[in-house]
Amino acid sequence: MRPTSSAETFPANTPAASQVFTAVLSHGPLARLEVSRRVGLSPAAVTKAVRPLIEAGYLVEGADEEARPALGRPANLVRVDGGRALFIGVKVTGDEIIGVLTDLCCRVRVARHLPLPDRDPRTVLSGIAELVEQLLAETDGPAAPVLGLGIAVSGDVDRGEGTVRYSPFLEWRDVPLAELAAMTTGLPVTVDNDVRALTVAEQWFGAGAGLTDFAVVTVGAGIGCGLVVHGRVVAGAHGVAGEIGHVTVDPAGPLCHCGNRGCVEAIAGEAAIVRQVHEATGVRLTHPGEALALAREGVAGAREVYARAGEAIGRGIATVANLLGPERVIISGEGLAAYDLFAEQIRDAFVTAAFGSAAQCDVRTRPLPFEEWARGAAATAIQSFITPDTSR
Amino acid sequence: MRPTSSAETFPANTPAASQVFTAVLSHGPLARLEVSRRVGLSPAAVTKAVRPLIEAGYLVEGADEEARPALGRPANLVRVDGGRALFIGVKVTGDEIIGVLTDLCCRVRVARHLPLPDRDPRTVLSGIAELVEQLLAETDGPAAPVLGLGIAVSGDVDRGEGTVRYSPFLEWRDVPLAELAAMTTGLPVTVDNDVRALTVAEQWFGAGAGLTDFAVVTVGAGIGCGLVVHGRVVAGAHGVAGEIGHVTVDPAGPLCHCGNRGCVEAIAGEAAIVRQVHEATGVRLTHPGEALALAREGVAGAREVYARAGEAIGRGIATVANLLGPERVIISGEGLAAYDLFAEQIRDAFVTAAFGSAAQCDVRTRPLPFEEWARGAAATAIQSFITPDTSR
DNA sequence: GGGATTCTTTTCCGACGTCAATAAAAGAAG
DNA sequence: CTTCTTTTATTGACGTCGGAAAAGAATCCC
Repeated sequence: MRPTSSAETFPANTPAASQVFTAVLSHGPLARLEVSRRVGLSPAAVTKAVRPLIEAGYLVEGADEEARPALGRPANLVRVDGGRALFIGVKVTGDEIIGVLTDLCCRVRVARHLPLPDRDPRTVLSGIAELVEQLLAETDGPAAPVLGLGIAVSGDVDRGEGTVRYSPFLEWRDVPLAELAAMTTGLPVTVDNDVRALTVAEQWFGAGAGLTDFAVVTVGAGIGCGLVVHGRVVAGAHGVAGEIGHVTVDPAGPLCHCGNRGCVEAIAGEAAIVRQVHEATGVRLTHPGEALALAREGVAGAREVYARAGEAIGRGIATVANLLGPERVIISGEGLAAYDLFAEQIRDAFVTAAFGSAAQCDVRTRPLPFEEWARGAAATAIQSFITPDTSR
Repeated sequence: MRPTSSAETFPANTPAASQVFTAVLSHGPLARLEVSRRVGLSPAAVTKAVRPLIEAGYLVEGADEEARPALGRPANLVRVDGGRALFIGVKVTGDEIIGVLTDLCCRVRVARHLPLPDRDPRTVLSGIAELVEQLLAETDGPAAPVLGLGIAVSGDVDRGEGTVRYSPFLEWRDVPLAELAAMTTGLPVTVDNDVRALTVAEQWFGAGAGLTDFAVVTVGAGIGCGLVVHGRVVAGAHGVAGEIGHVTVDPAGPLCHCGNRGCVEAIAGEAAIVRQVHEATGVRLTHPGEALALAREGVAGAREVYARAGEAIGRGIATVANLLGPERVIISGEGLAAYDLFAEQIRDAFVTAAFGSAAQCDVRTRPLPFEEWARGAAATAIQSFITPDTSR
């Protein structure tokens, strides 16, 4: 399967180079002096760090439009040449694999689906290989090589080892996915938890850029949460972290599949909403979209279900804010399709349950295209390429 | 007030020196090679970092008892000379100031109380000055100078600035406490939130030594929580963090002073327990200890109050574990006096509400002598002395 | 064409940490 | 008793990285 030869690596593996590059990556075209201010290096150090990056083609000088300052020598802006390198991100779900081809700036170029007949690791692996093959065919040529493959899987994933320790959804245990995928594709592979991958994408390329403490809350089939504290994504000592979906918001609430009562997910998860709408309206629902349709039509029982879901999510976010005091919480996920139905309740519940100035936390939403999860996987690959270690 | 002259500083302000010293401080006598393994430096670097520290007297060679390995050259253990320097820690509560004199290893030598007639910053400041004066009098002489003063205050404290931004308990706003105390005492002053200070003490000298991710939960008048993530104490973007006391565990629960319902603190805080025991038994209680006494006597209503309190605390801890996945949770605080009355409930509620392997988190208790809060303050002073910046 | 101002680069230098070699301190083996 | 093995500690050469200061560059304003 395609020799893929070289294994091109990032020049200058010094922390300073990574910092400088990351700053330029996250904050668009920047003057060297501005970079120096941001990362706390001397201007001279920035000049020296930038040079090899320009020589290698990762950075280029000159921006499209330079907003001239009134005084002094105009800045010589530096930006990342997105087209210099490509990455592939893959998200494995229960019934399909989604893959994207992105550039170095994590902009999606091509997105592809592949249905998944079963969840056997071999099946998934060959599916990934096929998807990667398809995406590689979309490449421009050797000028923009594909430098990494990121794979996002739900569950307990050890990114350092590149193994899936336990994924209830896929029914996997201790699958050395990175190693296997590297063998079949010949690419450097990064494997991470799906929510953390999405969080990395937000941290580097999204609404978390420049923040050291924020949270990403995903609303969909499950309710997940990625946390960035002290500038680093929280992984958890035992493979569990960010389980906002299983924060209890009502000990008398509905039973959750985790065995507990009144988890956020048992109230606001997709399955829970469908079940509750059915109970409230008596309508038989065969598809999640139908619950949403009922609420949109104004059926009171359905609307109330969404309202309660919003309240649960708002409380969950308040819990995160009370414990960690993030600067921002970014709500995302497929569930945002129903955002208008519970936006108010999320906000109200958050403000009520947030303690003191935790309520100042900036809670915002971010629409999530279907390929966003795969893009998160690509972001982890880009991160691995630039900074070999997991740390900042 | 006592010139205090010199302002002795830590030699070698390089990160490596701090890391080496901290490792020796937290993990008793260590061989240089062992230090090198722990902090990831080369043996040569450790040798070079240790030398100036020995010359300055902070480290000494040779331990009391060296467990000889069977083979090879025996290690030349290095440990901190606790007596080389002293620190003062002060905790300001509503009605008194507690001060301790500790050595460099944060071992308490002397502890003193001082009643506080009112909460005016001037009164508190002169109280601190008096307490510091008393503790300075216990000093051995110039061989063991007092090198720092740590002050712990509840509320929103900016450690970097050394200001109390807002303390509801003291009714303070924007008091530049570090600056003021430095002027009156002539010592380098560190000001921090009380729970965070306690957490620093655990991180460096207690059950959190060597861990990068853990939590300290304090049970007492309030329910607080200090979090260490990625090896650093979480401060929160808006001055709020670790507010486990205001995590909602029962939306139908009793009203909390924060305006919300069913907070952990509204169920398990001291005032809440007293109120609930009164409601359950009808006995008029004039002192918190009486509630405990009733429960100890086996009065069913009182016991149930404690049981519910334990359940609330256990749920709160589970929430922390679900979100952050700490390696360990350390329960401490005056409320532990009643630990036998709710230990089981804490454990049960934790195990039930913890999601998946989050239940593997090591939850343990740690008795907390009354001067422990002040010791935490001293720990922050020691930390500031060794590492000028707040980071690791 | 001078300042004035701001951004960038150059040059020098010191600090720090690794590498590789060496020394040191034991017990084990013969 | 000598030599080998094993482990720990130290030394000094070397390279790298980042900072300080000064010079250079590019623009606007006067």
